[in-house]
Amino acid sequence: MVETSEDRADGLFHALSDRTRRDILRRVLAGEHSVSTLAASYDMSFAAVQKHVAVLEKAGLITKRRKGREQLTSGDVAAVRSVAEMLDELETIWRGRIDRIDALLAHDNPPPTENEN
Amino acid sequence: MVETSEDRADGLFHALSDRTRRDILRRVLAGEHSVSTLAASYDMSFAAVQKHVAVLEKAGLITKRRKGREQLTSGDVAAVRSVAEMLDELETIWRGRIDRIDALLAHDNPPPTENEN
DNA sequence: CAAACCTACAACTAAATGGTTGTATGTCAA
DNA sequence: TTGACATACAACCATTTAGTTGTAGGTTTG
Repeated sequence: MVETSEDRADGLFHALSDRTRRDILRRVLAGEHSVSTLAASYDMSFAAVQKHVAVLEKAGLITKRRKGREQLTSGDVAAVRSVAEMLDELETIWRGRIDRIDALLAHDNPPPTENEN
Repeated sequence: MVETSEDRADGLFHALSDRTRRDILRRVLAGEHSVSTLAASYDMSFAAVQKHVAVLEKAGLITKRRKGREQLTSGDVAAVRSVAEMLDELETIWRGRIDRIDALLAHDNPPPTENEN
């Protein structure tokens, strides 16, 4: 099972698409928290929070380390940055389009519509 | 129905969590495309692609303008940037944590573990 | 006008998601 | 050692999602 970059992107964006998970991520980026501590903050069962933590971990957005009976979770800022890079790529694509439009406008002859083939 | 900023984030990240939608977004950031043109690129029904376009539009990542019988779709880079800003916020939270740790390390007395209350 | 084309949307299905409760296992503390 | 705590996971349920086919309306073109 090779995990492609698209697979990784699926997991990352999906993990971020739930507000509870985004909130958990904020907390564990600010500092380590046990799963219980996190669970206490939300109006849902411990198991539900634990599943959210698992989704974040599988996506690579958080890591866990054992400390006695607790599992301390910590946000991984590198993963957050990798998502930001994907968005940068999108912006780069867009900039290419603008450059192409500018090039056309700079020219003398009547600019064709950008989609003509 | 007030749409909160969390609602918006849900929609944005969810829209980005599907690889077909990310691919559509790349294309329409590079230039306008009709829904049909887009649909021709994927191995799924027109209706499926049309639904993906609808999800992207609802999230605010793309806009449509009518041109005759076609609906030309275009990527909205501002929405992409707004997602990047959310990630920046996360990184800012993380940086605060690092600063706090540094402050502790700079001090003389034995630094307590960061989670002690 | 008629036929072809582009889009939208309804209705349906299978699979994934987000929640629940219950159970099992490991660790700490009295 | 016993009991309480922390975690993991299975089984289940309701809802959402991503796909399908089919239908219908607006636009262009012959």
